[in-house]
Amino acid sequence: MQLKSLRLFKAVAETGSFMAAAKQLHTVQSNVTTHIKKLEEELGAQLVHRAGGVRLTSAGRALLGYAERLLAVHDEALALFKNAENAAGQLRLGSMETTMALRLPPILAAYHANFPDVDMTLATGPTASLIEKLMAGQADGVFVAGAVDHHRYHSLKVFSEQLVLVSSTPMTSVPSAEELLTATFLAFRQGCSYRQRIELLLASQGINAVRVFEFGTLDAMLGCVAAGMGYTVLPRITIEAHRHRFGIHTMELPSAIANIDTYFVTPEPASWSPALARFVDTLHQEAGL
Amino acid sequence: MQLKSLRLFKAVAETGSFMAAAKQLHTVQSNVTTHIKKLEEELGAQLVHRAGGVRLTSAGRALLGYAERLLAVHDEALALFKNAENAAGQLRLGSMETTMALRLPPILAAYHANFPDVDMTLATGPTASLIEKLMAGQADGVFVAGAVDHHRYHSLKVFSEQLVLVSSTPMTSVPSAEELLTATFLAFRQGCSYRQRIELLLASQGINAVRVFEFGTLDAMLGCVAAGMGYTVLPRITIEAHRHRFGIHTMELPSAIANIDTYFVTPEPASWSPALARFVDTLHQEAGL
DNA sequence: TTCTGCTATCTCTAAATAAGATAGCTATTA
DNA sequence: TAATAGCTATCTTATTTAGAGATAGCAGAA
Repeated sequence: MQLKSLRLFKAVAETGSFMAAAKQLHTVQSNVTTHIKKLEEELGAQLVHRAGGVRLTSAGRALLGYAERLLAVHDEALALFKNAENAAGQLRLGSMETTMALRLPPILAAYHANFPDVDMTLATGPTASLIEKLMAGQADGVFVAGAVDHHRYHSLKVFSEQLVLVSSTPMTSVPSAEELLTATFLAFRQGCSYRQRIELLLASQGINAVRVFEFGTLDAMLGCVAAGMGYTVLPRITIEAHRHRFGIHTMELPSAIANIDTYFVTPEPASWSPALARFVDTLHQEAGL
Repeated sequence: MQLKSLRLFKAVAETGSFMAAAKQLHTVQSNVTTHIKKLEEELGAQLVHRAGGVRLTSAGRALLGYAERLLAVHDEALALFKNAENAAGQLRLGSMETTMALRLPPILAAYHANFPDVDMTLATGPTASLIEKLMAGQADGVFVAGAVDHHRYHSLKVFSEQLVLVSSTPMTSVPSAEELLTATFLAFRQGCSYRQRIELLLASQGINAVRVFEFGTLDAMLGCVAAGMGYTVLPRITIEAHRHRFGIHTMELPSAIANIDTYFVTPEPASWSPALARFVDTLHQEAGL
């Protein structure tokens, strides 16, 4: 059974004529006859009475319902892929905690407002595990620190963060090696790229081992920093947003260590679902790319 | 877009391999490649990642939902026509009042019990208007008096009725012409074949004009006969069923006038919907044909 | 690197499809 | 009853498409 045949059949049912159906679908009458005949053979039942204007038989009326359902679903699927304003289905995103907290809310809100038919899920985690998720096909796109250099993946730079050193007391310069050696550092759990920058900062001072406390959430971490538990390293914009809630102070870091870019990484654009393609559109608009 | 392609695509999604999908659907791998490729071209998106075992892209996952819906509806339609135990959809019947009252209830009940997915509608009316309904395509099958002799219609003899003369007083023979001439006859509205038999009876006695009251329902008519309003002519079995409720008496009529057959008339069997075909099956069983 | 298992591509053959021409059927009208 | 107008069925031909096999190419594993 072919969708083409069902389309012709529906046209016959609606117009009551093989010729009109042929005209409507830009073909010739003999083809309509052939398609209908084939359907009839396949189903083992006569679908139309051919006397004095075509009328559906009871078998034809039984088929018509199914034909209409099939064609409606078919058209819906085509429209989804063809119309650049459509999006539906599922969209599974992943993001670093900090990006999620600070950058994504307006973007997700705008996307949801435009495409309410998309079921979105968002997982947060460190860069390494997000990339893993992406490669395992468990996420459609992830916000991570740094690009993925692989010809099957596509990295779009979306945000540039400047990392700063955060402490509970004011600083006039980056603390000395002696100071850092005895200090405690607070960081996200293993795999977070910001944590790697902490280690880079310490290495630049000749320090290889240091006490690091791991946290799962931004609030917990900042709260502990404010309480004087130790230092941390976070994007300036994140700190600006939370400074009023915590008694914390910042110090700029050398740009080699401070500058870190957030990328939206996906498989090749050719494989994007309409929902994902529209999300990238939204990213361009909302992030001003 | 072809259903065949979607079926292959679904198999690819499930097996994770073009070769396995080909085997599952009894074809060769190169055909799978071709079909998937065609789908991808048609939708303008890559549907599967081809590296290290096939995995769906986000576009592929978006399509899969539609593919499954389409194939499910398709299979449902095929099953309806192929499995002789299935029936669904609509069934529009027509019947004479007397047949409906007396013969159909057990048949309709049995049919509904076996095929609850069929939406049945039953219109009652005189033979002539039922035949009209059937020919206009407004009914799928009708119970009428007498066969329809037309090569596009199919008449199945289902019941044989013996008509009797009904009166409020006992009779020892068919009333004389003088008696009938002054009598009133009660009959269904114009077009009912039983009424034609009344006229035939009177004509056999040389009477051409007679007073006839028209009724729409059996109960009203029998009630009036019992009240001594006049005569009527009805199937013996109908009378037997109602005799206990009314004070009425019957007299046999000459067989040329008395015997009348009820037929189930439909379009050609080849055009029967599954619902109609199953109804005819039920008729055979329940009416003991 | 080499091997293994899979997919893409190419080619040939068979089958299906589209379109046109024509015959045949149905209901209408004179 | 016969002629007519408007359809649909059938037949034919050219073109397209699908199926199957052989082979090349690619990616991941050892």
